[in-house]
Amino acid sequence: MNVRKAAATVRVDSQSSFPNRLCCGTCPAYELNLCRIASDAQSIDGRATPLEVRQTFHTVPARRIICREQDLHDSVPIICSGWAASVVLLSDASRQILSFLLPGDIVSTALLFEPRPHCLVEAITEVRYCTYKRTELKGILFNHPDLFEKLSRAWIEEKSRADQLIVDLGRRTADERIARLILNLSERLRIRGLLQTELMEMEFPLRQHHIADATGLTPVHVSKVLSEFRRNGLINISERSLKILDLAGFQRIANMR
Amino acid sequence: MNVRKAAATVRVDSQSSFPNRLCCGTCPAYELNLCRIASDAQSIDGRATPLEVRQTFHTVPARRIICREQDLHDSVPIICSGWAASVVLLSDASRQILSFLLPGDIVSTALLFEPRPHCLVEAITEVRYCTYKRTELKGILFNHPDLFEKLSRAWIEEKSRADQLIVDLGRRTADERIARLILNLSERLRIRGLLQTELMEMEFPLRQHHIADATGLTPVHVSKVLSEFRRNGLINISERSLKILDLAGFQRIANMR
DNA sequence: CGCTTCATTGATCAATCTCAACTCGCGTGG
DNA sequence: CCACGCGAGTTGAGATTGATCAATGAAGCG
Repeated sequence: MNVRKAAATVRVDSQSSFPNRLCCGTCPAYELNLCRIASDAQSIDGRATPLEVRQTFHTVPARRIICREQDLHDSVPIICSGWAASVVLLSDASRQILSFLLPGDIVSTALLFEPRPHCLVEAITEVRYCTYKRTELKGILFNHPDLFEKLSRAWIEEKSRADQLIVDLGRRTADERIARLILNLSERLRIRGLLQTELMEMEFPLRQHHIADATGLTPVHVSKVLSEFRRNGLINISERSLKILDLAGFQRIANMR
Repeated sequence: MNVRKAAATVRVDSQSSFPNRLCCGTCPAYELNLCRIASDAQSIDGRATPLEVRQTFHTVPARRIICREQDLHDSVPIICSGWAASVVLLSDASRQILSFLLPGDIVSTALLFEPRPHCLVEAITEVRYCTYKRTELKGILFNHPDLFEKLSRAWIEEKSRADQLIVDLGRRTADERIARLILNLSERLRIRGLLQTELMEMEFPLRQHHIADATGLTPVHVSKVLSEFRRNGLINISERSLKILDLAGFQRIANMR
């Protein structure tokens, strides 16, 4: 694992590994990007001294595990670039993906309060991420209620995505689940500036088995549904890239019920 | 709706509507019961003046809605007695229950930060609950880091139950889902002192359609699975009461995989 | 070149749903 | 007191969705 340590004042934006496009929306990246934490903090207490926050940057190749469920972590990772997944393994080797992590996402807000992640986090593409010492990050959040407010929004979004997935898995068909997954991802990417909105086209590194693990289906069935979507001119996947050809039609499938 | 207002100092235990048995475990009731908040708070700052916290008590009959998803709420409800459910309605009138709420549960930790619940909360039995002004409750939590720590544990538990449900709905059979639901409920009741541990017997007000809505199945299929459980001598349900007859066997079904 | 991973497709199977009929207990109103 | 309707649960038959199994091909890679 490639690790660079940097005990940087968070003011130094050039040390931040977030691409600029991440600093422009309402995504968790923006909310908790430590560059922001520094400047916000200053606007609160009016002092000029920048906060010292240790950041550590990591790069892992695709398929590598970022954190294990049984390990203890004294740091909180935030994805800088690439895609990852939180996944639960069952004893018969079947898997359930709880969520996909995109650039800017906190791996899990729970890690701010508890050293043990309750699921595995695995890189899908090559992933760069940045970790902060839990104690330091917590300290900052605690001293700055409005930052804390932002964290709580990230928390609420995390929970509400989980609730949404419960509904999808409990009450929707394979077609609906897959269409909704794709639309949710495209929306999250759009907010991050990672969707070509005119073309409705995005980088799409997921394998069909990832989609299967996320939607509670088998890879075989995912293949059949995607073929059907393609045949009906709804989407097009090629070269690790996905384009939504008929947005209205696709939404109709996703929102059914 | 029956409403009693009480601007009480939280020291006055007799005004608390929590039955004593709730104040003895590791359940959220204990963690956030405002009697505890008062005494803990004092042990922190060493002052003798009790905190003023407004509590409002409510009683609603079975089937009544406690809060609607579209409404705004400036208060945070905690269940005092009875069972409730958070449920999501779909446009074809099918329903998904996200979680059952038992005595002592905060209806949703998200309500501490956001006035809009993102799901419906519905009483299953007659429910007594108690609401606190969000701003007051937040203020207290913020000034007392160790109380805040307790809240964060309630958060983490809420999220981890949601994640567990995702895995159940995504990767487990009807038998497993139902068995796990019952075992989870029995464990939560045990912690609250609401399970007769020798007999493995508990009050069980759920209708089969509640079980269906929580497990993503149809009431018809739930009936068949429960009949099968009964036929195999695993459990017994009668008179709104459930007894686990063969705990080991039942756990074997639930933990499969 | 040969291995592995990924995706596709068809045939068959199994879990669960849908529909329908029926029972039981309960409350209500005549 | 009885008839009635209603909600809850049971049971069976048949339909449907998605899983399983198996064969095949294409792409990537040492």
